[in-house]
Amino acid sequence: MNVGEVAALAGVTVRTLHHYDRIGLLSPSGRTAAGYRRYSAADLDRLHQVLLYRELGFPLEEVAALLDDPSADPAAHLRRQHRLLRDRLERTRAMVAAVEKEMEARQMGIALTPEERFEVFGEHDPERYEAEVQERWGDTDAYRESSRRTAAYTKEDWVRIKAEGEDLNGRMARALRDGVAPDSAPGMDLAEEARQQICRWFYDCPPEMHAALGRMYVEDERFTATYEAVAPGLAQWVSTAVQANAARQG
Amino acid sequence: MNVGEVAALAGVTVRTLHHYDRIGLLSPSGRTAAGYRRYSAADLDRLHQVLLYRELGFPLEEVAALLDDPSADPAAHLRRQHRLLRDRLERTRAMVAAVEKEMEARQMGIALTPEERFEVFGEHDPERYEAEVQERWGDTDAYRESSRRTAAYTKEDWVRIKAEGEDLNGRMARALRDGVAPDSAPGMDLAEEARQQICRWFYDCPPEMHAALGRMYVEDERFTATYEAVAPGLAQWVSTAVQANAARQG
DNA sequence: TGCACAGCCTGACGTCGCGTCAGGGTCAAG
DNA sequence: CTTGACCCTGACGCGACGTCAGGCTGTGCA
Repeated sequence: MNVGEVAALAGVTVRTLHHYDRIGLLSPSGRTAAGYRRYSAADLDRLHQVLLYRELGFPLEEVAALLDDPSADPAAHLRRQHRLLRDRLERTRAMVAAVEKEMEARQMGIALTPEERFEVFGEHDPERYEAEVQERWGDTDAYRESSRRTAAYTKEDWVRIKAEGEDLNGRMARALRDGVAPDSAPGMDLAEEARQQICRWFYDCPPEMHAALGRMYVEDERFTATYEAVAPGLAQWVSTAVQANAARQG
Repeated sequence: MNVGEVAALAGVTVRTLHHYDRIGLLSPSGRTAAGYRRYSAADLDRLHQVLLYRELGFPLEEVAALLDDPSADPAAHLRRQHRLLRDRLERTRAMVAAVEKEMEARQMGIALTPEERFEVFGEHDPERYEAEVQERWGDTDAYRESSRRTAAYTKEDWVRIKAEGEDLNGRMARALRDGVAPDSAPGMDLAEEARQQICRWFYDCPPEMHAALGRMYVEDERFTATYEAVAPGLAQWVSTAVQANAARQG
């Protein structure tokens, strides 16, 4: 196929294809005697991948790196794209909810606090986050199971999940404040509750996997930040509780 | 608030706020004696709108035009944003589905045709669409009246409106399922009920305007999608019923 | 057989939305 | 009264193309 045809098919401009050729992201596999670019089926394949990653916000240079990585097979790309798209779905849902919330508030004459209104913009670390998590968890059974199950959840489900999680976090924060030791029985019970929430909503999470997660709560700054935002010291407390609970059960 | 605080709150950089100031998109309402930018609550409001529109892919210049349009009240912006976000949600869902389709095909060893694979990129004309709808309905008396009335509704009102609408939709879906012809008396009665709901809650909707709306139910894919989600074929059924009812009354 | 006209080529410059210094003033805490 | 965090205004850079300019190619049809 010629550039024009490919461009029409893929919904991009000829200039874009020229650009991708020049930067080495997608060079057509052949040229005619007159120098016309000729795209093969494999080239279209690659273009498809490029456009998906581009849509997801990856810079082109990174797209090239991803696609040229010989250790990543096509299926891995599809999985990654699937996950990223689902994240985006969720984020968009959150924004829809935020706008609805604001419409209601406005109708009732209430003003939202600035924090409420901007919270949806808070963080979205679009790709760095992803790449890491993917590398660590993308190929586990747990991850696949989680993807499968969460794909079917409705908005109400997510609201419930979030509420349950926040409830538990609140009770943990209270325990921490009240001086409950994380490796005491009540502390471990809370950890066990957390594990069962994961099992119920996401994937089968045996105690030793939960212990690994627990370590991550203090090693990974993003998880740490999440818990510290609820209450200072909570990340360490939860991490200890989760590991103690795993030890108790193991 | 100072730039840094605003930036942290909204999840943007200070440089971005400088930029928005320079291009006149968002100039803080005040400065300190030393020249520090000071942002008011109203400025935050505007920033919020800016970020939403930006997220939706509008060029900044257009965002400025939208927000500076004196004939567009805040509620109108929220409605527009809500609709755009829902469009995006649907588009993302379509992409997720496309990726899943490809994963399945791959697992079964089937290759998809290039057309199938690129169809999701076909068109998405993010803003042109909008401009059209706005031009068609944004300046009518009906639209203004509706804006005026709905602005005063409480949350309870909205709950009732939604319930009433869903009740009617349900009865229409049942009629369709039971083989009731849309242009029969019972079909037209349901259409008439729909018209009166509009009159009661939103704006005076005479039969011929309702007929125009009815045509839109099948011409405008967004309306179509709404009705088809209730029951397949319902969009066409309602459209016919509404127009038959208008003819009966005219 | 010639030619009009759509389609392709390669530079090269422009644009948008910021990122990233450079060079310098401001302000609260110790 | 100094230190360090925060603010200011240029000014240049960059990614991902858009948009000409100037010229070659390929084909339908008169």
